[in-house]
Amino acid sequence: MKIATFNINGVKARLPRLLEWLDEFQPDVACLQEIKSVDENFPRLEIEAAGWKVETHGQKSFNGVALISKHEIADIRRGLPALDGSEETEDEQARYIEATIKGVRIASIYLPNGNPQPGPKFDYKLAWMDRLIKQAERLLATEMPVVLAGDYNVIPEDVDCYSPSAWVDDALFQPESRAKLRTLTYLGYLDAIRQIKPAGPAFTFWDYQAGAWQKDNGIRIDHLMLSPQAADLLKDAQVDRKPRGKEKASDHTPVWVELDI
DNA sequence: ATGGTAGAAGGTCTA
Repeated sequence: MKIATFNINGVKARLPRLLEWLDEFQPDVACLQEIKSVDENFPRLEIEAAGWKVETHGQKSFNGVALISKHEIADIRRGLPALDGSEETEDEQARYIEATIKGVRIASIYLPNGNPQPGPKFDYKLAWMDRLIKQAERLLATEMPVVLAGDYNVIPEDVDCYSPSAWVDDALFQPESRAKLRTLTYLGYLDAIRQIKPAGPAFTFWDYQAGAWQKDNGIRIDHLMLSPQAADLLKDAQVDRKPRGKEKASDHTPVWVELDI
């Protein structure tokens, strides 16, 4: 079973690239971020016509996540619960969708960027991470295989960016952001790419500006975090750099895991 | 230090 995460940076602008990648890679599940579309305007019919099932959680202009699968998508949650597990503080920003596909609980996550920091956007990022951590704990208690996939907007280690000194003031690189990501690890979640490739760069994002792709000035911010039950099934995990090199590419490229299911 | 690019909009905002 192949599960991929792909920040597509606008589903309408990226539709030809998305359909092409789905057809070539044939994921069992694709977790999309930054669809930048309300649900009604998502190109659902075009994707369904290619044989896929689609579930979206969108908003106008910004953010937005989706799940695409060849299999049934069941028990869908849209949005993270509040810290206490209640639905009281429903997020006005569409950044989380979670569902069960072939017995695996899978979330597509678009974690807040948090820039500029310090400031209210950074505070929102950290508070959002606290809510994600609580939900990750709840999911562990189900003892299902869980895959938390998405654009975390966190650079885990210095090796995960081309130039640490260029990122020291950025929200993606702050010790607080990194510490909260490590909390998922302490809970028992496994960073799939680092399990398969313990050392060296594995960039997933290259800015459109300043020839970042051509110079390989990338960062690793798209992650698949596996619960112990999912980690036990891990066969492979890779960054697929090919889509980033195409015309009209997203600034992110897909990352995937293969589970023995 | 600044500005460089892209997407959704059809304003700027976000990244």
